Formats: sequence, C-alpha cells, structure tokens
Amino acid sequence: MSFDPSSSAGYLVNHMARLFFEELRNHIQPLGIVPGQFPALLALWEQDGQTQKALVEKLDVEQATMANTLNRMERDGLVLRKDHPTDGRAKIICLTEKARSVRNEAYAAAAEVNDIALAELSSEERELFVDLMQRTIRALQSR
Amino acid sequence: MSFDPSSSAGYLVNHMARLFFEELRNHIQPLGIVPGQFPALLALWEQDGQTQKALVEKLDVEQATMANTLNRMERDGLVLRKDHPTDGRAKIICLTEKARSVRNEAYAAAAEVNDIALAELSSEERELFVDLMQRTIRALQSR
DNA sequence: CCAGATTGCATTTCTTGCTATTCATACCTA
DNA sequence: TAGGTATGAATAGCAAGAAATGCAATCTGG
Repeated sequence: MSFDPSSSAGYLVNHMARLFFEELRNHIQPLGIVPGQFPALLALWEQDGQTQKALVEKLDVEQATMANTLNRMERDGLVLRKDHPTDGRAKIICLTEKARSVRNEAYAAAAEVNDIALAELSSEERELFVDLMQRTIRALQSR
Repeated sequence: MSFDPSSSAGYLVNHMARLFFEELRNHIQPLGIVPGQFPALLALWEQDGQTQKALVEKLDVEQATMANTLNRMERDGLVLRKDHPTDGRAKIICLTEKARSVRNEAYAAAAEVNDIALAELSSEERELFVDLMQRTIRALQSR
C-alpha cells in the first residue's frame, strides 16, 4: 500500500496555503500589516464597528484566535476596542485611520497575489478553481 | 473599490487549509500522530533513514521548522536521530516501530479526509482540482 | 426578583510555520 | 597544512492557528 502526496488534495492544499501566505506577506509588508490580520481587516473595511463575535463567525476562526489577533492589531495601531453601547460584555472593534488608509493598497496587493498564483490558469480555469474550493469548503464545514 | 473574499483564491485557500487540517487531526488522533507530523511521516514511510536536509527539500519547509517538528516527533516516540555514517554534521532520521505500525491506518485516514472534502466533486472534477493546485503551486514556487 | 444557565471575551498553553543566530563539521585554496 | 568559507543542524523568538479555563455580564424560568 502506498500514498502519493503530490496528488493528495489535503497535502496540496497545505502546501499551497503556505505559499500564498508568504507571497501575501511580501506584498503587504510595506503597508504595515501581516497576512494573519488580512481577513479581519477585510471584514472591517467592509463594515467597521463589528463585535468580536461577529468577526469570529464571518472568518470561521476560534474565539481565542480572534482575541489574540485583535491584541496584535491593537498593538500595531490598526484597531481600537470600544465599549458596546448596550451589551456590557461585548466590545466594538473599530479601525484606526492607519488601517483605513491602506485599504485600497491592500486590495491591490491581494489581487496581485491572486494574479501571480493563478498566472498559468485561463479565466475559465480560475472561475472553476474558485468554485471547486467553495464546494470543498462547504463539504468540510457541513460536518 | 471593494474586494470579495469569497471569490478570492488566497482567502479560500487559507480557509480550506484550516478545515483540512482540523479534519485530519480528528481522523489521526487515535493513531497518536498530529497533522504537522504527517508530511514528514509520509516521506519517511516512503524512504526511511533520510537526512533532515533531504526532508526539508522534499517537504518545502524551512530547516528550523523541520528541526522543531522532528523534536516533537522524537518526544512522541515516532523517530530517532542517528549519526550519519560519513558526514559528522548530518543526522539520519529513522522511524520507530510505533511510527511504522500506524502507516496503513494513516494512509487510510488521509484518503478518507480527501474523500470527505471532495465528496461533492465528480472524479473528473477531482482530477482537475488536483491539477489546478499543482499548477498554482508551481507558479508560486517559481518566484 | 433572583438563581442558574448562557454568552462574550481574555488568558494560558500548545502546535506549526517563519527568521535570525549560533555551532560544529566539512571542504577548498593559497 | 592552515585559514577561510560551506553546510547541516539546533535554538530562540515571533505569528497565527487551536483547546481549555475563567470571569463578568446578561437572560430566563419559577
């Protein structure tokens, strides 16, 4: 019995994720942000002032992961935690001017990373690739 | 200007990788191994007694990452570091009986995870998916 | 209205990736 | 053959994921 990593989806996904992560790191470093902060920033650029719980649900990460990511973002001057107006337990996550100011450059950087990664694929293949990933994610989530 | 995460390849790859990782964790936990050890085990099951440097090149991780992974594997009784017969700097990584004994179960677990993840894809789509990932990896590596 | 259950978040500890640094051995060249 | 450079590996420290635990605020059923 044997097993070929180079044609195993899980193995390839892991490898691909590490490569994307590092490529994104190189592109956004000048902006003062790092790859782990990117998903949270995307959600907050889309809608500022969400609770931590809302971010946890949207990004599908654990609450502890989100709390630590927000700690680093606060340390880096990207967000502020403000008191929730009606719920004393909750906090409202608000972007700083610094975070707002790099939004368009960050979008461009992310698009460029995707372009680099998918350079050898036709536009039909790119669409199909995205569709296959979305379906794979749904299959894994529904467990 | 806006940016849609749910159709961004990089975003989806990251999400998918986390889901695969956790699914694999659940499946191999009974075997006494964890997902981070899987790639090294695959390489060693294929060919026991490789140097750390050989593993680093095959798995495309940094040398320090490999050293730390091997530390945990040694701690967990999966491998032994033996002296290289001719190169005093190098070490030979050898599997223990414990690691050898779970090989087939681990192969089955990995195959099962792939099946779960790709459950909604036809066999043609699965092949295409693997091909798209391989081409994406090559594009990112050639930089 | 209040006691218990639930909820939102913080903290700690572990894993797995990375860089940077250090150390010892090996190799080469003058 | 001595000195300088290469190379293989270990270690320390940071990032970003997770689980487990604890706390304080909120809700809810009697």
